[in-house]
Amino acid sequence: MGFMQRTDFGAMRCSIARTLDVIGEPWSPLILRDVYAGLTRFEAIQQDLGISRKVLTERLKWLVEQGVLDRREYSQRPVRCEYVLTAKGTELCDLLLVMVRWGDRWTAGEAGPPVLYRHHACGRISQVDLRCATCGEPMHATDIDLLPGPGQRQGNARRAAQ
Amino acid sequence: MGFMQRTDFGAMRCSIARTLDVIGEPWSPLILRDVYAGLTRFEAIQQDLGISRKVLTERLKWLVEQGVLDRREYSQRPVRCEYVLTAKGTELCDLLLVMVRWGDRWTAGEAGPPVLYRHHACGRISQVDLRCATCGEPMHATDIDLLPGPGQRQGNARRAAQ
DNA sequence: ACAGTAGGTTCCCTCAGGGAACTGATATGG
DNA sequence: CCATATCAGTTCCCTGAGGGAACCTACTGT
Repeated sequence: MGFMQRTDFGAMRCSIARTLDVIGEPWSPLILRDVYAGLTRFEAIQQDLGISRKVLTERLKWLVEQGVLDRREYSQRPVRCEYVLTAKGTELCDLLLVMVRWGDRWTAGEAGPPVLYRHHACGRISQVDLRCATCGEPMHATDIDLLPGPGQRQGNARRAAQ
Repeated sequence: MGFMQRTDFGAMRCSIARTLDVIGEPWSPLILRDVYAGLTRFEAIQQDLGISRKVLTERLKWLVEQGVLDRREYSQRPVRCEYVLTAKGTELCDLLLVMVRWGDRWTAGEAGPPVLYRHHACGRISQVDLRCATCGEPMHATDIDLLPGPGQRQGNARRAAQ
């Protein structure tokens, strides 16, 4: 890939676009969720999501290529494999936690959140909160200024493939 | 929509899937980024992203329907409008910050991050950090247990449309 | 020998994205 | 007064990605 619906997000000079290039295609975040939740085998994921087998094959291959998942044979004779998170993939799960936070807040409605998260450190049901890695105070989109960084040349948001 | 490539993520009993239903389609996060960064008009976004005008029209309509963006006429005669973030949309930008964090770390390479973020509270260049909303300690995918919540019936990950 | 399971692959069909041209309302310049 | 420019879309055709079902290849268990 490196494509995602024809336009190559991976080539853009933007960390959001490049993250989307890895995980932004349809189904990919849900596959990551499943693997994180312990559904590590092809059949298990396919049945859980109801995803087309063809698309699941493509997504798994791409995620492995990108170093997000690791494909491990847990049995030769017969050959059987499972997919596990790499460090890169585990860190990507932070994204899922933030999606959960927003989804719980804005889309769960009356019924409440479908899944609860218990934090090991304190043992309480909780959610993630975004804080500044430097000062520890809350850090949201409205609390920051954007400045050009080193990995930037000509213009900002721009710069697609070729 | 409520569709995203045929399968209806919005109907799933999962906050990740429901968040994806709102913002998961190709281009949507980049449109959100542009609006957040101050590119609020159709022409500006279209030229910045190089997105098809047809698709941009569809995405903007959907994001407005979902209450993420607000469409405002900043001029009658001639009719001209701009798109601004609602509270719901502003909170979605948290997701972008986490994408930036991951993208900077894993995809920026030698060149370094294309954009830097200065936190108002401390004035330093920084990034977001995920912490437990209850105890304040770091909270990542490996630091939590998943439990069934109230908005859950029969099975977990499962439950697509119909 | 037969059924079952895991992990795919192949096929066809439909529908979404890309790209370019076109529209309609207004403003601006000569 | 006419030509050109701007903004915000809309319409068109073409390609290619997703859905769904059937098929395939190893093996295992009975």
